[in-house]
Amino acid sequence: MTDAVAPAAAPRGRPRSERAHQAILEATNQLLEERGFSDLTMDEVAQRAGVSKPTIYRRWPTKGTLVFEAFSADFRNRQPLPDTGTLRGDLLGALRAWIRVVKGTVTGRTLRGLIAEVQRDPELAELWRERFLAPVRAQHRTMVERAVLRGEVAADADPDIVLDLLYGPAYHRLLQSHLPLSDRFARAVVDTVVAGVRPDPIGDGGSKRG
Amino acid sequence: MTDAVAPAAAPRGRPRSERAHQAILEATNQLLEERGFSDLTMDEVAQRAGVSKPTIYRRWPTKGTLVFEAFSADFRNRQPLPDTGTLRGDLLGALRAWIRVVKGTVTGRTLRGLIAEVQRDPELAELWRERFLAPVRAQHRTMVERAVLRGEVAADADPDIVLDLLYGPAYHRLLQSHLPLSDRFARAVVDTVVAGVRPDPIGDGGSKRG
DNA sequence: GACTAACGGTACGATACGTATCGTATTCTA
DNA sequence: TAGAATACGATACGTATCGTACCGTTAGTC
Repeated sequence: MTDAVAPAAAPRGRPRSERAHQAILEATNQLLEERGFSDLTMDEVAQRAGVSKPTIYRRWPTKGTLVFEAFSADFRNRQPLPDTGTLRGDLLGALRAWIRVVKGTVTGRTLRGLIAEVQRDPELAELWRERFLAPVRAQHRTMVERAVLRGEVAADADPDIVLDLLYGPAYHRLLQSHLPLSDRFARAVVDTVVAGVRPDPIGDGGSKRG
Repeated sequence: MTDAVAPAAAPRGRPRSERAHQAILEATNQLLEERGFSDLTMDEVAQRAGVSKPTIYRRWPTKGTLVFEAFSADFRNRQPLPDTGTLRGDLLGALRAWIRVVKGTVTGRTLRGLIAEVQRDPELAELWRERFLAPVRAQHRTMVERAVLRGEVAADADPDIVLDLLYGPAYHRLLQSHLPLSDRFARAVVDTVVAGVRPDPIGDGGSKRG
């Protein structure tokens, strides 16, 4: 910890090639489109990027971490933080944006592949939670907190539960493919959640959210 | 298709060994406990079962299908169909049973591994939907349909949405591990869903479930 | 100009799925 | 009882792919 904030002490030797770095990420994204996570091979990435395999592994320890980086920045940028003035509008906007990206681009397939990989690689799982889930959820939590301030959500409600109720069903359909990610689905989920988290209009003494 | 219903015409040659069949399934379950899906190898299953590898592949075409069969019957038997008289009671009972199995036994790990494999193997995915998801969901749908008859759920509500709202968050936490599958979680999810699907006490003209 | 680390190329080790081959064992049929 | 058909164990193999070791070369720094 003594030199943690050192001003990037002058690196010795030949520097990492930024060009190679970008070429690898670009080749990865290309191959993710063409083949998907599980059929993408590191040899092919190297060949496509005009780079040797060790050059990849100098930067990313596993295939999972490489694909994660190629995927995550782009995906996160496509997840907006709606501010429509109502909880329903915000949740619907967020869920629709998610569905649009997941269904309309190759991102959905990559997302499925990464979640699958996360089940087998504990280190990737940690990266996934800290560098993907946590920031995305922190952003989305804002929607709920704003709704609490507006009085649309009971003050004792747990924002994490609300987010799980919104995205849980969506990821469920993405991963299980039992039913489509239709707009009807999005509206029904949002409407039910919004109705479910509304504060009791009258104190009916019901034991809610215990 | 002409002999589809033939009365199991007397098979020629040496019959499949039922003993080997059971030994394979048992060895698979043992190794699933010891190592989990991704660290289980077919060579080890064969060795543990006292069986040669081709004997396994004569019965199951892939590792995924073998593990699926070893897992699914047992899991499904552990998923009850509560009938407590209220939607809240039924949903809470079902979700608690799911959490208990998934957290308390090795089943949760296997479930995660199988869902991961389903993302990579389309044939296993079909098996998964038809032989696992469909029957389990059909059973669970009963809970919602009974609640509709009791008037606890709006008649125009979609039972599949209700099930996704219940199990979606649960699978979400299982696969993403961002938050625990606590009993507090179960109660909050169920309470919110039950409140969300309740028929409007007064016709407030709100556009619900569109 | 010496030093250091990254570079491309390539070979390699490790692992594990799924298949091919072969001689043997078990069942049914003629 | 002979023969056909098929499963069996044993074993070797083919294939794929991850990730690493090595090597001579190159691009920067001191």
